[in-house]
This record gives sequence, structure tokens and C-alpha cells, in this order.
Amino acid sequence: MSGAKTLKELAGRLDVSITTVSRALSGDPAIALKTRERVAEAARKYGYVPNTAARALVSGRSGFVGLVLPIRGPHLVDSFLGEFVTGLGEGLVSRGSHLILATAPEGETELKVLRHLVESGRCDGVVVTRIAETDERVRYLTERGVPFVAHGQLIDDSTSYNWIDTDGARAFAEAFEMLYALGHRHFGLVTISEPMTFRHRRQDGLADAIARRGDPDVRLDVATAPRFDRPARIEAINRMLAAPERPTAIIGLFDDLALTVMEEATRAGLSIPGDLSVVGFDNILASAYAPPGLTTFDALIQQASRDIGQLVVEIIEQRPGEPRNKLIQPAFVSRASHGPAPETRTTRRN
Amino acid sequence: MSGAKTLKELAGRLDVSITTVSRALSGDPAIALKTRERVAEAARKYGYVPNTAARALVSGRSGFVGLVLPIRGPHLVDSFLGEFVTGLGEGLVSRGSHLILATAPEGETELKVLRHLVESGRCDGVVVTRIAETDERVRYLTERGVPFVAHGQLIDDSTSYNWIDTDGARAFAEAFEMLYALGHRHFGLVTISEPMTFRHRRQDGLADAIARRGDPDVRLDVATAPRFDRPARIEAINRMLAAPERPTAIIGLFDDLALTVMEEATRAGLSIPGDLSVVGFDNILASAYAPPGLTTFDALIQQASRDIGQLVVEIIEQRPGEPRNKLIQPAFVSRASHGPAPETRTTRRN
DNA sequence: CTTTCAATTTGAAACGTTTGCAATTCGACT
DNA sequence: AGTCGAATTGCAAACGTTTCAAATTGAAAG
Repeated sequence: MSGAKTLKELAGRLDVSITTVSRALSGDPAIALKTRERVAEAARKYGYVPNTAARALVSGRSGFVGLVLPIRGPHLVDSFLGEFVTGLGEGLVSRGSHLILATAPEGETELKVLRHLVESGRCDGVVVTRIAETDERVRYLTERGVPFVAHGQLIDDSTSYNWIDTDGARAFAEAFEMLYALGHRHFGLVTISEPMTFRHRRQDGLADAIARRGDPDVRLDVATAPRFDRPARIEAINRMLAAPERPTAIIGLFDDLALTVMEEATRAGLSIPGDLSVVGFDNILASAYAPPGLTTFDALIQQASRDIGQLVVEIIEQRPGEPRNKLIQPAFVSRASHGPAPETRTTRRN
Repeated sequence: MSGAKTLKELAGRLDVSITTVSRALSGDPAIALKTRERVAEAARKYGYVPNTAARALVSGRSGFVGLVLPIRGPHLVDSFLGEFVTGLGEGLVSRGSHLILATAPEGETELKVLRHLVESGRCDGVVVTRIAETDERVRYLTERGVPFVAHGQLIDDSTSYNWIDTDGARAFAEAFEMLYALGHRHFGLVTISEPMTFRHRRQDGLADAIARRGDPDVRLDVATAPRFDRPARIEAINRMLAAPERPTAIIGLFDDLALTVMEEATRAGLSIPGDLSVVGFDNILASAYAPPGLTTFDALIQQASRDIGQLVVEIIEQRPGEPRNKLIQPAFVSRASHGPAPETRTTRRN
């Protein structure tokens, strides 16, 4: 009753060999069914739980997947990280794997932590997120043959690897079509200057949609600022808002930018969506609360990360194989920050 | 150059024994300094990284601390989980430990996952959060002698264990004093019916502060609803707001409740803080955005979890010892949802 | 040149599991 | 009764590390 911590103890109580117990527990059909049942029952009764370290040592598999926490990023001001690890954990556990979270100590680069993580055998595969245009982590993992899944894409799609991404291009095309249908012709895009692939995907999606429409009246202004430089961002936005011909609809590369647009526009006395429509991307928590409620696209982080978790385990188990990729379709979230283009109203009034 | 994955390989290249290499790398002074340096350099050169599984097997230590992700809770709609794991990771890594995140599979209880986690030897200690009044996890861990730190307290403080908690009692006392000083005498408290210890701590803090003040004019109404039953919550709040004598200041047990109060009050045509002051607790992200901005207390999750991470490693290393406890002082966040009691204004006007 | 002792290094066991291969058991068939 | 083959079970090695106890080295002392 007191418990059997090891195979040896369990084997002793059952009067069989360690081998038999090990095989029985793993369901090896070479062991008589009766024996298997007897062992299983005893294991349950004595609360036997196999030692992970020993198993990992002999099998070369740790049963873990690693995720390196991005150095102090914007994660903490929204629910991204929470959703991501929750979804990832769900995906992994549904495939019998578990999650290790590695934090970079002061002054260590994320890549170094990643190397240590995989080379110490602590995990069998990893997940990397926030992929940059040319990402050193992706290069390292590919070269070393470590099973991994990237949440996001490289800018250069000639290297092949496993990724799952949100279809930003499609969302931005949808945003354009919706606003175009509402009468908007003069668009603004607020974007960042950093080399993140998602920036290009979304911008290209927008540009392509405009091109497809082929309406010569459509005009697109672009305001750019460094990602974390808030004063610069505000200045760029205000320049766009103060221009003699102001866009009637502004799309933010992500919600944080769109929210700043709403703040600044409101401060400048513009009404939303009366004078200006604003659309974002991500559906961060604040978007629901910032008046009048930001229309945006939900990136479905948790669903994406659940898929990532399942995929990485599959890759670990049947490596190597064809690289697997998947685009998640973001969900349109209609709130109150978009409406008909103001010209329409003016016309109506006259 | 190509790399040495094991001690044996490294020892081969250096023409010394495995033992010597192992000792040298661990800084054993029995090994000649010259040898130690030679080994260290070779290890670096060949990129040797010790195998975690082997080390864990022999030492009985995994180097991991476990956290069981609470089943689908309110974590995902705010940044709690992200902040918590980030802080925890920081605390652990600063003490040389790492974090395992265990997710409960469909239909498994959190306790069962916890048991499996510790009994498989996957981790040397655990962290539990969202402590209930009588928490089965705390009981299990205590009985089994597993090193752990609780983020929160049991209602019964006779059992001793390690915990770090946010000082809700103090915050609620402060809230009362601040509002009292603004002239408020009629208070409302919106709370939940679930057996969570933090509920009592905060309520008691408020009640004690009122008692200490000893002003017979002070009155406190309480509205209670199940934690996740939104309709019931709204109804309870509206009952409080519609009462013939309505409180002039309402305190929410946590921000989510306070935000609902603000919504309902606004819907009922009350102005905040003109007609009603509202104060919350937690400082979730939405509190900054919901108009007019919720005055609240920041629970300093990340700081608390960093402390928890450091503490749990200390406990693992020098177990057993006196239970260690710590109260984190929440930080007052003054926004625009509180102001002078309406009577004051009326008086002034007359 | 031997002895002694400290400084340094090494052999071998142990941690708990998996697994290739060999050994045993057992019933059935001759 | 002996033999064969299938069905079971067990032995022992291996995974890479740590660590106890023992062996080796080298220098100083006799």
C-alpha cells in the first residue's frame, strides 16, 4: 500500500522481473494479457509513476517542448502570452508532451538560451514566436535539425521549415474591401519600421487588394514609426491627421497603433467613426474598452498555438518529413470604430 | 571542433578520465587549477552541454519547478497569466532553475495533474496560485513534503506552509480611508460568493478599517453574486444602484466587478465620479481604458511571482526550514473614477 | 634511496528505465 | 516419453552523469 517508487520495487512485489513490468506497462503484446492486467493494477494500487529522468536518459526523449520567453516585450501589457502558452499547453498535452518555459537571464540573448535549451536535451523540440524577417533562431534550428515550429514566417520563403501563421494579408484585404464598400477612397496605414515579416504580409495584402480593385480614386498614405517609440508614433499619426487631405479611414498595423490613432483623432476633435474610420488587427483586450470600441481582427492566438503544439509533437515523432505550414484565418470583430465615409454624409446633407 | 556531446568524448580529447572532467566542470578544488582551466576551455571550445536527464537521474534533482495552468479561468481575458509566468521565470532563472508548465488535459482535475507532475520527478518543487479557502493542493503538497510556494493563503492559518500574497486587507483599508476623506459615508461592496481566501482578506480589511474609524454615520451595503455568473452580477449591482439610499462609493472586490459597476451606473445615467465613486483591485488592463478610467490597486503580479520563483528554489535547496511568508503591498493607481462625495458638492452649490 | 604525506587523478558503482537477445515454460503433436 | 515451436519471461547492457573510495603521482623529509 505504501507505494512503489521504482520498477524494481514493483517487480519485487509482483514476483516478476523488471523487464516484464516495464513491458507490461508499455502494453507490449509479448507479455501475457493476464500479466499485463496484474501489473497495471499493482501499478495503480501502489501509485507507481515512472521516473522521467531515467526514461529520458535511455530513450533520448524528454517529452518536453521548449518555448523561450521573449525578452521583455509588449506581451505583458496584453493577454498574448497567456493565451499563447495556454493554447500551446493544450496542444502539447493532447499529444502527450509538456511545456518548458525558458527565461533569458539578464544580459543573455534569446538565441543563447535557445541553444542551451536544446543542447542540454531538456526538450525534444521547440516553438519560436515573433519571427523577424531573417530570424537567427530559425536558421540555427534548421541547421541543427532540431524539430521546431515557428509562429510566423521568414520574409524569404525559400528556406523551408514548419510554420503556422495568421493570415494578415487576407485580413487587410478584407478590411480594405469593407471600407471601400462603405465609400472610403482615401486610406491611411500606420505601420512600424522594424523588420518583422508580419508587417510586409499585411501591407502587401492591403496593396494587392487595392491593386485588384483597380480604382484610380483610391489613395493610400503611410505613416511609419519605430515600434516602441511612442512619441515618434504619435507625431507620425498627427502628421497624417493634420494633412490638408486627411484619410477617411486609417488602418493600424496592429491594435496598439490603431488605438493611438483613435486617441489622437479624438484629441484633435474628430469623431469616430463619423469623421474617421479606424481598423486594427489582433483584438487585444483594450480594443473592446477604448471608446467607441475598435473594429479589428482577432488573431485567434490560442487556436494557433494549440495547432502549433500539436504540430511540433507530430514533427518530433516522425521527423523528418515535408515541412508543414498553415495559415489561420483571423476573425473579423466588428465594433464601432468604422462607418460610412464622411463624404457620403456630406453629400447627403447638401 | 565538431563538438563533444558527452563527458566521455570530452575526456577522450583531453586524455583524462570522465571523473576528472566532471569534477573540473563543477569547480571541485580537488582538481588542479590548471586542469580545471584546461577542461573549461575545451568544454567551451567543443560546445559541451551536460545532459540534463543523466544529471537528474543521479542527483535526484530535475532543476525544474512546476506550475499547473489553472483550468480555463479568467486568466485569458487579461494579462495575469503572462505576467505571472514571466515573473516566475525571471525568479527561477536567477536562481538557476527552470519552469515547467503543465496543462490539465480535458476532464482531468488540476490536483491529479499536480500529483503526476511531482511524482514523476519532473520537477523538484511547484508553485500553486489562486488558492481557495481550503485548498486540496496545499494539503496534498504539505502531506507529501513537496517543496512549494503558494500564491495566496488558506483561510485557516493554523497550517504552516510557504506563501506569498498580495495585501488585499491593507489595500481595502486604504481605499476606505481615501474615500472617507473625500466625504463618503455610504459605501457599497460588490463581492463574490465563492470560497476564495482573498475575498475574506479584502472584506475584513475594509470592515476593520471602518470599525477603527468608529464613525456611526458610516454604512456599508454588500452585493454578492457568483463569480462567473454575469447576469446575476449585473442584477445584484443594479439592485444596489436602484436602492432608495444608494451608496456614494462602491468598491469592487476586483476590477472586473468594479468595471461592471461603472458600466451599469453609466447605463443608469449616473456620472462617475460625480454621482458615484468606484474603486477596484488588480489593475487589469481594461481598467485603464474603460471610461473614465478606474481607480484601483495594482496587485504587482510580476513582482510577486518573481519573489515566488526565488523563494521556491531556496526552499528546494535548504528544505526543510521555517515556513516563509510575505505580503506584497499593492500600489494605488489613481485614475478618474473616484472623487468627492456628491453631498459635498450639493452643499457647496447651495 | 626509501618513506611519508599531500595533491591529484581515476575506477567503478549507482541512479531507473528500455530493449536485444537468450532462456524458460507449456501444450500439442508424434 | 520425446520433441518442437510458440508463448512468455528474464538477463544484462546501455543511456550520461555524479561521487565514494581507492590508486597514482610528486615532492619533501628521513
